[in-house]
Amino acid sequence: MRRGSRVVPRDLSPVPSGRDSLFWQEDFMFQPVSSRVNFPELEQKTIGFWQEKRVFERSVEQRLGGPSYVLYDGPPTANASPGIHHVLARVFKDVFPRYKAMKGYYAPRKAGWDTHGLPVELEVERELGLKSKREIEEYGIAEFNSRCRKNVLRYVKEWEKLTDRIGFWIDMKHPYITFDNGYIETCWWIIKSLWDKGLVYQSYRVTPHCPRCGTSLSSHEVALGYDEADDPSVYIKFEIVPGSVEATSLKPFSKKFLSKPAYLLAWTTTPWTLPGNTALAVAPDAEYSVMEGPSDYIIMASAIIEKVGLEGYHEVNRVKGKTISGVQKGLKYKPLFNPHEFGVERKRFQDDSLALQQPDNSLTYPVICEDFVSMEEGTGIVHTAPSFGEVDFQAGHDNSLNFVRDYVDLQGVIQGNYPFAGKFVKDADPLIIEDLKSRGLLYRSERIRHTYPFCWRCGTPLLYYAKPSWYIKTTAMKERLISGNAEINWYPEYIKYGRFGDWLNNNVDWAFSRERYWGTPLPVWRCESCKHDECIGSVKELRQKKGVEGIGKLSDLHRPYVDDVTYSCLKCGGAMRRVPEVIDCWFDSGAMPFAQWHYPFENQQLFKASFPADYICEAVDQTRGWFYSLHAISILINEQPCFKNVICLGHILDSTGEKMSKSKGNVVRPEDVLVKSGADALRWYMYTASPPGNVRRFSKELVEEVVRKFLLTLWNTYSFFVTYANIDKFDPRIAANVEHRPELDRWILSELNQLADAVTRSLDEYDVTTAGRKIEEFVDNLSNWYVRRSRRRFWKSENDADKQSAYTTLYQCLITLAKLLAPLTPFVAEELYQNLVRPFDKDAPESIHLTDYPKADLSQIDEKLTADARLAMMVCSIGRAERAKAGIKVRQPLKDAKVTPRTEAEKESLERVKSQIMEEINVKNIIINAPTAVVEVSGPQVVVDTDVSQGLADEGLARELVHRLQTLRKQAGFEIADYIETYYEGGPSVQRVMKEHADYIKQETLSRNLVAGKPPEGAFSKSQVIEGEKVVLAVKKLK
RNA sequence: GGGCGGGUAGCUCAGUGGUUAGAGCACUACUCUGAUAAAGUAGGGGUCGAAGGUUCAAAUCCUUCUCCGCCCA
Repeated sequence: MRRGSRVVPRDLSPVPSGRDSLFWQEDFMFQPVSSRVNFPELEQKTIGFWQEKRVFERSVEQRLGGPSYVLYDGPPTANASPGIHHVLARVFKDVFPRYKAMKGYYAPRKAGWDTHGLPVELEVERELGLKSKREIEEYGIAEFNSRCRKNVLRYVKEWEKLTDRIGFWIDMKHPYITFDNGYIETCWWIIKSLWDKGLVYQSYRVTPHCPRCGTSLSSHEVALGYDEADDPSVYIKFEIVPGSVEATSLKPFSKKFLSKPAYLLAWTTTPWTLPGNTALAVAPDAEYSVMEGPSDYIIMASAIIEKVGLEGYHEVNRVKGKTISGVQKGLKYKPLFNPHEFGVERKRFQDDSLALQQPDNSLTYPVICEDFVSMEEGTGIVHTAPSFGEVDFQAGHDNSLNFVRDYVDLQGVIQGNYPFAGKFVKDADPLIIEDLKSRGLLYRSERIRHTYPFCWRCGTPLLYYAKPSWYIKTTAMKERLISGNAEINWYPEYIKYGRFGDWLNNNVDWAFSRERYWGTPLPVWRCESCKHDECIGSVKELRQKKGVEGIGKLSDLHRPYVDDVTYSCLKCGGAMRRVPEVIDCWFDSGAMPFAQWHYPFENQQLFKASFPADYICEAVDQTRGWFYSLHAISILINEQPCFKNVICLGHILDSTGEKMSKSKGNVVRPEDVLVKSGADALRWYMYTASPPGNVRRFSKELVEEVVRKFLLTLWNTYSFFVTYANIDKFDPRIAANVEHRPELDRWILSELNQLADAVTRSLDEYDVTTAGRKIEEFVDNLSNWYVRRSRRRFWKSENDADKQSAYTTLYQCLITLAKLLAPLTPFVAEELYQNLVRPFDKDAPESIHLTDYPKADLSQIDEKLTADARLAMMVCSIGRAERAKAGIKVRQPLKDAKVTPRTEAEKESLERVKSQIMEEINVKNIIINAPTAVVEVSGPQVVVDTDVSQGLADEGLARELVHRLQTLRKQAGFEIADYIETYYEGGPSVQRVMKEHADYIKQETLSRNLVAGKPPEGAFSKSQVIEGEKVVLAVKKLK
């Protein structure tokens, strides 16, 4: 041994009584721990333990009375197996409540299921082979919905299994389910509350509509059907009413426009929408040119005149868009088709509805100013038809425009008495172009190839079409929506004023009705005679209505049963019948803070105690989904945000950066990862691989790396500790005094407390990635410096204070580490705790998850120790490199190394860590030179004495022989503490060293004797070559 | 088409104006090791997505473009 102290042979026979009072003397052991471990198997056992002992429930219950910590579970839909992205969300939902629970918070977590909505209906349609709403109604809504109900929970068992398997603790036994009557009733209550505040109204909404299937499509369905289309591309002239220029910057032209007509030039690819045109939009800050031609003036955006051509025209003026626009003071133009001439109704936006207008033969339409006007294509003047475009509709709403829709019916056929009436819209296009041409209003007509949405079911081009829809007037609370957002912590932060903030700033009223079947029925009843509307806020209210019928047997609030409930109109006595719509399923999930408790009908206290949530977490695509619906409903009902902190997760891609999809076959099944690597590894990967908001590439190999790099390193440190603690009968109840511990121990304890501090801070800031990475670093230091440097302290035979200190220190590190890890890797943390803590302390909580989270002891943190250790590692690293350069292996002891520190502080530091360096780089002495300021930047200069004397060479050989013998012992399968007899045959140097260094070799290899000559029968023997010399070594176990 | 995010070694990621751009994995060679499936040393591997600009100095700040993802159209 090279530390000066000679070690007496270990005596590992039964512990003599009174041997050392510091060590446990009763018949006690830790459960032996193999360095080989099967994490998945271990985890399965732990799950059983938690269930049997109700650990989750107790971890919640035991904190009753503490400050509360609330998670809202964004409900998944259980109509398919959970994927790896669900695991991501679920482990992030898990980690912070676990942490807070250990910090003393009362943190009940209620799971939820999202059950309504179009995807569920589509799945059932597919199964039944139904192709349209008409076919669903023929099939029967009752049966259809009953299938939806069954379908949507088909995979619940699988979800529950996975949830247990990954250690996601949430109450799945009492989940909220959005199709429950109670849940629906709360939705009704919310809608009624909004109704009473005047925040619910019926208007129109532009939706993609399939004229063949006769149904609206969701954005998801629309996305399925984009394709190349060949369409008209026409430039149309709209004639300016000369009198309207007076109030604009074109006033100087008022006379000229009388002599020669002036036109606004606009562009469209859907000529059939032109009869629905009621405005032209310009960009406020763009410049528009007045171009004079031989027989007329044309106005369009200056920037794109060249693109359009306009041969024969020259510019006579240039004005800003905002100086010619505005409903009151802007330019006006004549309609291409005055609806009254063609027997079509004209309506107009008034407040939030559309009011029928009287015929007007001198109708004019305005030029308006809109931000959406692009200079990329067209003319910079945008044809606006509020009935056939979403932004057009919004513009119509904002500017109180006219609304002309009914010349196209839901089958896409032109009505009225237009020359092109009776045609399907797409077939009408050429006729409309011809008509305009004949009237001199067509500037140019071309064709264009572009992407256009088609029905994914039947391939028919979709029409954007304004249909009646119910709205929630979120814009009435827009300011509070925005200010409420300011109170929320977003992770990552950029979502707050980016995607989410922008969405709120551009808030439009929420069109929340759907003309579908499987959803929460809109609780509005309308009088068949006088059209009086009423909103119903509870089942009881409905029951108490005068003349109510059809409610007696109402055990299901869904369609079609609820549609049968009628009552008498308060106003006229007519029949009140429910309107046909159901509501957007985003409303359902957004209502969960209230509806999960059937508030306000029940659980008023529970609701109050759990509002608002401290934390929610979903993927980034929920920004305009659940995050918004939660926020909107909460602000509208309670005027305050319902979540304080939110993590927005990035999406998971496959290992090549492709989106995972079933059709590509690149989906990684969670089960496969869990079986191979286990839940802790998967969780660890999710937490530490990249920040949660990032897109991440995923492969099971990356999780396997986690096992190797992190979990096994941790496990082996644990296994090392248990192995030697058992040999020494270490009793953790006797704590060593920290101040008197060696520098190395104080160093790792300093690191440990720094770690506890850093981890706590990070988790408080919802940064589990940094927390995990810090733990990883610590485990690396613990294993590859602390334990490596302390091995001999555990191995030596005397049970002195130094050994005691080493055990106590490592023990302390392990149990603190386990607790720090508990919220992240709950399984392995539990395993460490059960073996290291429970057997010694009958009063210790039954599970690590019932303990308190470690608090850092800042007094144990000493930056100087950190610096010392860093320096020691650096010097060793340089020293090893120097040895390698000289071609002398580390096993060969050398006389000394000369180290030149860079500063006085480094010199002092070196004095303290000298012995560690000597051992590590195997030199007999460290000579510390005076500090030299310059030298290398990478570290102190280290020069090793490469002169190997005969004595040193012999020592090196002795060490080589020990190494070979140890390897033999291991290969022979002996226990660490087994005593052996050693046999050897070899040349003169081996003979000499075996004699001269006999004591050392015997101690290290637990050999009773070193015997020259042939090994006896039964000895484990191997022939070796050492430094070119043939040597036979053999070991034999002694009884 | 618009908004947001990302693009750094073969892979996964650090690095927000300052030495020669890093770590881990993977690869090659050597070494250490009776806790380790580990560890160490050395090596190969980078036009930091591209171009332009600001600056004494740019992966980092600005502009434009490009590719990927998400949301919206």
